[in-house]
Amino acid sequence: MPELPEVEVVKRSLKKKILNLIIKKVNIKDSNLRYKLDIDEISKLNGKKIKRISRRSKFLIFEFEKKLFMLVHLGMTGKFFFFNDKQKKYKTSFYYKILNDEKEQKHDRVIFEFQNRQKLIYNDIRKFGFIKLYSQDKFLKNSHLNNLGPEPFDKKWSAVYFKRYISGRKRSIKNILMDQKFISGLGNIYVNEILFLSNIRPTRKVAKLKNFEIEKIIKNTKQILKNAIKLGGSSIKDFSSDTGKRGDFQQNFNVYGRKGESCSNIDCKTSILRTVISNRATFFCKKCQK
DNA sequence: AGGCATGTTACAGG
DNA sequence: ACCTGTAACATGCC
Repeated sequence: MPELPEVEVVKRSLKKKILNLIIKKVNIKDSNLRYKLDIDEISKLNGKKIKRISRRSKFLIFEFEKKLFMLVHLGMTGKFFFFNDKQKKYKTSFYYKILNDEKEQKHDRVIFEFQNRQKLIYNDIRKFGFIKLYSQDKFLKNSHLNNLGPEPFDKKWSAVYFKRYISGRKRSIKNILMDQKFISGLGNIYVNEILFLSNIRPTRKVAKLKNFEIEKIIKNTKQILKNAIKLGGSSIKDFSSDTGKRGDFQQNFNVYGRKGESCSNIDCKTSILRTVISNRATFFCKKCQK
């Protein structure tokens, strides 16, 4: 589910709700996330205040007092629920699937209780997500963040960087845009969308890209992500108490999931094709994407 | 019943 | 050592 824009919106929501709150205790309902959670390790959070919340690529970084860091990745289905002091539940407005409360609760994995009786729950159906704790020196050396390519909004994400990186490589443009070492934060959905807007077929080899196409990809990357954050930001702003519907900022895709539907470009009625690249569903218009 | 799912990474082979 | 592609992880839905 979550690519960079969704994680950014979750980060903003979390900041509004839990910054400066102090952990009372952490209740692990299921320690078998992507990496095994250690109860002694995580109880180091007890009594500590959350000083900062930030994002790098699709990772969330919580900084606690005493230079304790918590790194969270949502995997495919990770999400947070916030409960206020009257135990009213707030959700972020995008979900993998809408479940009833009972089914949903089954996937609550970790419960962070705060001293003011508020709560934060980490819920994850497929358990591809993880929560890891680090001291400051270990955090600075951790392999998750140290091997990431530039953020899409960073100046480093430029045509010069792009051309240098692809030189001598034989991969397809879709494959390389999915590679977090090349550009961090993109996932399958947004890569499909970026290539559609750039009129480039996902199978195209990077060596065959023209300069203007490289520029177009960079520009569209920034624009699509920015727009997605804006839509997410305006539809959530906060954790919403909305119980049912999916976040609408993940609804309006041009190609993703639209196999067999007609191309959304004006005057093009061509049927969207689906294929597989790098083990991932790939959608494109064979007329508009060359 | 079998295939599919928005992510990451360990591993194999070149 | 580098480069690339594949499959596995856990769970639920269609």
